[in-house]
Amino acid sequence: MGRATIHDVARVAGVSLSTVDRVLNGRETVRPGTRDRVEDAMRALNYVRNAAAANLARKRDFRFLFLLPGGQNTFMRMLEAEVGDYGQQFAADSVDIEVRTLPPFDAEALQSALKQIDPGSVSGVALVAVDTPGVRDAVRSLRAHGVPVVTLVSDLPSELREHFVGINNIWAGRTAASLLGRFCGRAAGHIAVVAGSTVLQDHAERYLGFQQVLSADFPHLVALPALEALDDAETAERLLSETLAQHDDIVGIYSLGAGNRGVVAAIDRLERSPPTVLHELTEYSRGWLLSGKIDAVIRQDPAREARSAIRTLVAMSNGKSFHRDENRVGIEIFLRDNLP
Amino acid sequence: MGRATIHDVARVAGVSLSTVDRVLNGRETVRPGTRDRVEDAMRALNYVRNAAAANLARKRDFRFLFLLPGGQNTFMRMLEAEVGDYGQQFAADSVDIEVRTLPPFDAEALQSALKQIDPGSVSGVALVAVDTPGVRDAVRSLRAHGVPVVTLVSDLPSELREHFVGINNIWAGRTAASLLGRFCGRAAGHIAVVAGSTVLQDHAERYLGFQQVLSADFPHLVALPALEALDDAETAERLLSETLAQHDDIVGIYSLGAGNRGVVAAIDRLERSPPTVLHELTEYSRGWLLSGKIDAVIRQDPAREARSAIRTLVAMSNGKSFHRDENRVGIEIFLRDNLP
DNA sequence: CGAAATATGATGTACGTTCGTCAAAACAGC
DNA sequence: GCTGTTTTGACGAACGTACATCATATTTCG
Repeated sequence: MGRATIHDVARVAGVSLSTVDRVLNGRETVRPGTRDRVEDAMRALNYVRNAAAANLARKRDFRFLFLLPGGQNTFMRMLEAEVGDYGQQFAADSVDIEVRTLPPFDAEALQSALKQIDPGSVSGVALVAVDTPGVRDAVRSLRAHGVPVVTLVSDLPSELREHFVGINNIWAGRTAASLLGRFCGRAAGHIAVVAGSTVLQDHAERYLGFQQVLSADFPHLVALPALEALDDAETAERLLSETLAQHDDIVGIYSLGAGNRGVVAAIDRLERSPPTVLHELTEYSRGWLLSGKIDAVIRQDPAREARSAIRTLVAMSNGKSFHRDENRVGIEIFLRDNLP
Repeated sequence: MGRATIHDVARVAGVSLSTVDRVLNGRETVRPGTRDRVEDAMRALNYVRNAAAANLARKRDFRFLFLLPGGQNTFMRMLEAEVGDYGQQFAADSVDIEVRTLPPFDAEALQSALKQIDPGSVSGVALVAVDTPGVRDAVRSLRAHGVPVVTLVSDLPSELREHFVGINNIWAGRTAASLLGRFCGRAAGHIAVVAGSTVLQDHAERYLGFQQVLSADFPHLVALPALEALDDAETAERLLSETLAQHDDIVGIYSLGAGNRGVVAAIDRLERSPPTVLHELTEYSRGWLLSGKIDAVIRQDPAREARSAIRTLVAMSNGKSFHRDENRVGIEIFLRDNLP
């Protein structure tokens, strides 16, 4: 009582194996009448192609290249680890994944890495995009050579890439504001915002979403201009400390980038720390949640993103559709009590 | 440049294909020296067994049985749908899933359904457990016959089942309290709690966790005794309305069970509605979040639970290890802004 | 009607693994 | 060194699909 095979389909449709194969893979012209008979048989038998056998016979070999920012950014390191991990698992499906790390925030490096890619030897590329004309151009050229490109975490204009794997950062910013706004209560004042760099689309979008909600729903709270800490802890600490010193009415802190060790260091020097929301769940932020130094963490799950990116690339290389829902990455909220 | 195959391993190890096979599948006795040579070769070549080919050759056919409570419970219906959905996807891997719904909370029905299972024709069972001696016994007997058993949503003592797929409800309750406590601000008063039935283990646990956090971190907030609404909307509306009329200092509402349409109906009649937290994301709760009638939803993702249960069963049937992390189900928090 | 064009069938090999059978080799004990 | 046991090798058939080649059947059109 196993599943139906193409043999069964052929038998039921009253045609040969070859014809079923032709219909199934759109190989040569098949007369409409014959095609219908085959398709009817497939429906009647509830035929599903055995993907395992198909890939085995195809002897497909995929090589995907992941371009990730290097440096200390914990999230990116987790993402790198997850991609490697998942690569192992997908190895069974003859998928080979190479991860290359590049200097962070370095558009030139990204651009030249993209240009060095030989379109013939790579079946797909995933990158954390830095949106500059040079990078756009390199991506365009890759795609022109038939290499699918997926953006990870930080996006490019949608016409440039096949797919984006990551969260909607405007909504992430909105979520942060909804949380922080409620956590702050009725007290009026300023919110200090620490960002990485405005060159990154995702950081700009988070700030935008944050302000949207703040001005609409919590007009007594005003976000200060984002501090550009370049994902560096020391810079973040310095800038935030300065700001905290300058303003005596800061009632909340939102850090939308990395370098959070600096943010917490600055908070630690305060007598009473205001409600604080950060991004990304690391061993540090987990500890800060548990110790009550911060109140909430917003994250995108690196494991999901890795999986989603690889699956998307595989699906695209197979010319198949893929479940959007399953591959969607959500905006997760963590408090002390729902840590994974 | 493809991946190494058993042929490569055999060549490098200087043994025959058969011997590699014997080592790989622990078939017959292989002398330790030979086994080592083979294992060294596998390591050297970074050999990974082609699971697709293996399953193809094995002609494995898995049949998993899911026993879920029937009835109106939206969450269970979503879970049922997801299991079916995922079953389709796994069909490619020759996994066949049958879902059987039983009268909800009916230990007798569950027990007899379990006893009717023919261990020979089923490779694994997942069930939403009702913990009674009869059910325990039926589960024990199934496992004794070599059928892996996974509990779903509601657990059994851990020595009885192979694995539990679901959330920790104490922590779910704690999460609710952490959110609601912060949302309520400094105002002192009571929190109204609506439950399904205190006889249900998971509801009791949520209430427990809720109170833990409330008394520890928000002592100015006091949870009223849980209203037993029996997951019925009308009952919930009546009980909650009564309570709201009796107490003029209710500053927050926590509904930890089903029947939330009634809860919201009661809130709707108030002039100013207090912060409200519910469980499970449905089309309704989603609407209430967007319209601002409620403030947060806590959920366990039915899609993840379905996937996780199936994956766990597949992995166990293959005698393979599985990624605990990947299969873990988290306690998710949704606000208006991070809805999926 | 017959030739050319088109559609279909028949057949075989391959993918990487499993599993069975049988023969050959290596080893043990005496 | 012979026998008996254990270990290994050689081979082949399957699993369900892909793909190529060649032969034959069917249609189309002048």
